[in-house]
Amino acid sequence: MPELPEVETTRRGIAPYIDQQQLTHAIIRQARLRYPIPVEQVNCLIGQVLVSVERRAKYLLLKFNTSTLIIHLGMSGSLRIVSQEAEWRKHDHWQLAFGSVLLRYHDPRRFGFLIACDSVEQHGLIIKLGPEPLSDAFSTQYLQSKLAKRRAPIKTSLMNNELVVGIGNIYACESLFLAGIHPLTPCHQLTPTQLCLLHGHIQATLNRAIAQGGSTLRDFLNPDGQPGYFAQTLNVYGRAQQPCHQCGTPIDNLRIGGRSSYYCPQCQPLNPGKQ
DNA sequence: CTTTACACCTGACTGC
DNA sequence: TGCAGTCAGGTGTAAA
Repeated sequence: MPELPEVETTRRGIAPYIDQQQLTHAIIRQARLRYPIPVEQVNCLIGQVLVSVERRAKYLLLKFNTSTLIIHLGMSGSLRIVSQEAEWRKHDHWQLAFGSVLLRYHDPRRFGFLIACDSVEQHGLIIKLGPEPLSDAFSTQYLQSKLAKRRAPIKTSLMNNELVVGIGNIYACESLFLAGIHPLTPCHQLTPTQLCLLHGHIQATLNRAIAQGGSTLRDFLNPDGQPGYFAQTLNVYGRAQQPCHQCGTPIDNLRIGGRSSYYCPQCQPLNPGKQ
């Protein structure tokens, strides 16, 4: 489920409730997520004040003085702020209490995780990550230099975290549609004009999605229990056989790198003009 | 080095 | 109504 906009929506939703608050209690009901929850290390943080709620790529970082909790939502994870009376639901796996404010994690598929580490920047999951797509480091020039020698399909590269982080299947498909680029186009064949367009549409798409509270497919709710509204804006994702909003051609569906990839065969031609 | 296949896990949906 | 098969927003690891 969650790509960068959903994680950022989550961060903004929970931060006002827990930032600068003291962690008072932790409950781990199911420690067996993608990685086992280090229960001891989590309990060690009880009594400490949460210093900041940050996001890096699709990871949420809860920073305390001595260590940081890294949270990943996997495919189906979500965080909510709940009250003391809230019943535990099926697939609610853990909860952090900040006084009477409870941060509760729900994840049917259990692909997410909660781990602790002393220096986040050095952590194996974080250290190899590429730039944030909404930062200055992610420029058209950066894209150009990184893609010039690659032969992999552009869509695969957009979803490669070492190149740029936070872009998952939905936003890769949507950005490529807006830029008029076929998802199978080999990276090195992209023209400077196409790269510039793509760069702009990646940022615009992510910004728009964040502004609308992320996408809601299936059961994504932001921490206040509200759905995201970006799904209503999707041009191609999940729209196989349906008419393209721009030209009416039925949207097609390909498998690229094991992921289904939606695109408009008319608006996103392969090898336009050949070269 | 790149590319693929698989692994983790549950639930929703399709077709017989 | 049931059952088997397929698919799903992620990503680290192993194999080819």
